[in-house]
Amino acid sequence: MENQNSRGRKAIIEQELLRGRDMANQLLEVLVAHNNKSSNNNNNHHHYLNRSYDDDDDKGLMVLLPYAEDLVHQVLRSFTNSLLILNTTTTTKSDAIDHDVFSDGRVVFDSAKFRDFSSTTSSPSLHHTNNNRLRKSSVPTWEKDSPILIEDGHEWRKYGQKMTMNSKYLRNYYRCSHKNDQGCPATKKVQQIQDNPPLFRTSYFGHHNCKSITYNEETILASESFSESSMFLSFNNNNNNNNNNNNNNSNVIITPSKEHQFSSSQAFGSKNFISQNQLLLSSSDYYHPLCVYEELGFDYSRHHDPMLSSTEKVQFDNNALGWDLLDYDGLACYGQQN
DNA sequence: TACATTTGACCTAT
DNA sequence: ATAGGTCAAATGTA
Repeated sequence: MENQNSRGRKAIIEQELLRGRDMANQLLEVLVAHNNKSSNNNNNHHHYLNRSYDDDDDKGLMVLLPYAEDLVHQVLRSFTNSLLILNTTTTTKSDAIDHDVFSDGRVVFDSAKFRDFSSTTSSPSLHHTNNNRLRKSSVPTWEKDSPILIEDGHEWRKYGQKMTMNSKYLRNYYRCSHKNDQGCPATKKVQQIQDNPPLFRTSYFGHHNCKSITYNEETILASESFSESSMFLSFNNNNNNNNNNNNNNSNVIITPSKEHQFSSSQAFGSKNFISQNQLLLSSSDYYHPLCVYEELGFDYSRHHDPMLSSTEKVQFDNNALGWDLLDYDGLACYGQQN
């Protein structure tokens, strides 16, 4: 039991730190993306509140600052939680071992899930009904809010959507694509929770026990020690993606899955993207490729009619922002105006 | 044709 | 009783 607690604690801390690293890399990406954008567009100065601004700088910052601030908070929370767990004395009971970190910062310890947490063969958040149907518990393994849908490196298959009582947005249900071939129990649900600025909440249930994550032609074997927050890279053979017409020097290309394409169209209308400049490779495995939106005048701040089917087109107004963060279902895309 | 998504029905926790 | 999670047949897409 001692050993199990130790492993569980290590796993929790690891997950927390990985999450923190994930957030730090997202923050870095946001800052680098903005920096690149600023350096590429320094001709559109205007005046606002008696100050001279660059259009893209100004509007881009207005969008990104709250996101960047949130990321900083999440990094800090990651450290705080890790320290909290480290400083939690292991008792004979397994209380305070497992925990959930919610988007509002609450840390909820849940001893009931501890055993499963270190297990690779079952999910702590799934159980069978008498009808042998799988049904997840109402408490997510973890969840996060983001103004864009963050790619989590796993392949997902959508299996349902619902309108819920307290939201005007559709809730989408996904299960791991490896549910059938590897029995992976992980699921997630994604729902937009606010508009202006848009905010999406992704709740993860259970843990992946699948081994492969595919980007492009490559299959990367995932270490079991990585949690949902882990990302894995695919290094292609320098063949640019068929959508990629940029002269970037990237060596990392990501092809969105059907789910990604769908989610993009669902959240923002059926549009085509081209990827650009894919990557920030640090010592970490984390990334979010940058994309350039093919069409002009896309307004990120608009949202689709929640009642529209995902395949229906959504009309967007001419954009209010100089450049836009778009969703490529988790691949952070930056809409660019020519 | 194979595989992914859509969507209404079904099931169950509350 | 009902809100929400899942199933599975129908449909879409490459």
